[in-house]
Amino acid sequence: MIKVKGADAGVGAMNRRKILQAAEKCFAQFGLKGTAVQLIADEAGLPKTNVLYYFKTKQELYVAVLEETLSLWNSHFDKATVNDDPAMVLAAYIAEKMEVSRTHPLASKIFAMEIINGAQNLSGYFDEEHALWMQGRLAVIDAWIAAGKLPPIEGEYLLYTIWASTQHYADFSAQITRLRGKKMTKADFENATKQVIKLVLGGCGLAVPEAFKE
Amino acid sequence: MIKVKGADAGVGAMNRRKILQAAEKCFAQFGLKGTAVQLIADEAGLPKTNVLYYFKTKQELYVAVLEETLSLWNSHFDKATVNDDPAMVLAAYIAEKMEVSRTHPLASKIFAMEIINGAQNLSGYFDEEHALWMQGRLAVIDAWIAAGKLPPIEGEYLLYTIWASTQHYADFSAQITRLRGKKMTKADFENATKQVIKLVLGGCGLAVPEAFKE
DNA sequence: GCAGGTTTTAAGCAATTTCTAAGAAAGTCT
DNA sequence: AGACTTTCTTAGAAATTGCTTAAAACCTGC
Repeated sequence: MIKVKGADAGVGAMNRRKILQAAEKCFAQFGLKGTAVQLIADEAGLPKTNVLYYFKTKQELYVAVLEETLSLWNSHFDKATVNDDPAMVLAAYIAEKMEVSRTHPLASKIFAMEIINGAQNLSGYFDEEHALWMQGRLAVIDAWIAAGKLPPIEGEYLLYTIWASTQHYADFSAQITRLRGKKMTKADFENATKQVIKLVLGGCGLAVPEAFKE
Repeated sequence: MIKVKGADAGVGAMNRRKILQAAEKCFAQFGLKGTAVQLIADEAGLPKTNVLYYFKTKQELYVAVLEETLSLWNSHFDKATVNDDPAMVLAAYIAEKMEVSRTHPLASKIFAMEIINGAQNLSGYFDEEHALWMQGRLAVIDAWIAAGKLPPIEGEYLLYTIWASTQHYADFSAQITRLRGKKMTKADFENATKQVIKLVLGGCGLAVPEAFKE
């Protein structure tokens, strides 16, 4: 049997995953420059040189982590069309993004830091993939408005608001936890999700679908 | 005449300010660990040892920068009471925060990174000052609701949404700029402010005051 | 069991970086 | 002018860190 590089079984693949997971944790807490390869190695329970065997440079490992996070952002919203109901689509999109914040807070933090620091490692993503996605989604929103399914609104700022208010629960969890005195539970997240949906849909002049009501 | 330390005139004070400004820029882009003192010195146009003369350690300089940013977050909302009009107060609060995002994006970024990284240097701030502030503001919101001036809503999540959607324009400016293809102008910010106000107040079931309408 | 590779490890180089030591220069007050 | 403080500079110690080298250990198919 021929050994396939990058397969998800075998020693190599398992170590790769262990390293990526450890790196995610470290990068989220200390940033790219602030994270020593040794730290990632300790976190992964491997010698430093072994980490560098799988990822030649720290930068390469960082980009690998970053790319993994980008894949998290696929959503049902990607495929929505004029024929869909904006209230349902937007509510579901918000719920999806809240769920990512709850289940993958580290990935969200790394992405946030990368952007705050100027997004040098995401130029390709922004200029191609993401910009096109945005164009398509804005077109759908405008089509909804033209069809009278959605009161007039600027889609651009609507999307920014959705991103901001959902990612906030991952990125700023330290602040939220400190203010509440305790971590947000899954139930808290469900409640927060309903509140965000209510705020955003209400702001758009849309009624909240039954499935997302409190 | 006795020389007063920390006065805002004289060589020392001027250099302190130059250093703080340079440090703000560097920390926002590279983070605490990612910023070398030498870099700050270059940015400030001073020798490295001179920077360390004014701030004994990099950490001390970082905390000084951080504390400066905290002072930016005073707001008229701090003093609002039940007797005020929630729509006016909240709209003004959003507008204020948007203005901070426009005029002090670097400070916002540093604060954001600090929280993403676990807010180790803000424990005092959160546990005392900020938690009390939050308690007071939530009480006002609840009082508005009790007085029938504001439809029932969870103040906590409302505040999170306001923070998130306003700070987003500072913290994620790199993403926004890339998606738009150009930087947001002052006029763009005014427009964005109106949109955020419309979304949030609409979500609360409040009418947008004339002064903040588009 | 051995020849091919893959994976693991120890040792360490070269560059960077924080911070100190110590004194020179400049300014300030009496 | 002379004493004193503040500011600036030079030189370098001590620690950290990314990455390399090179060899050992481990597979795996035959």
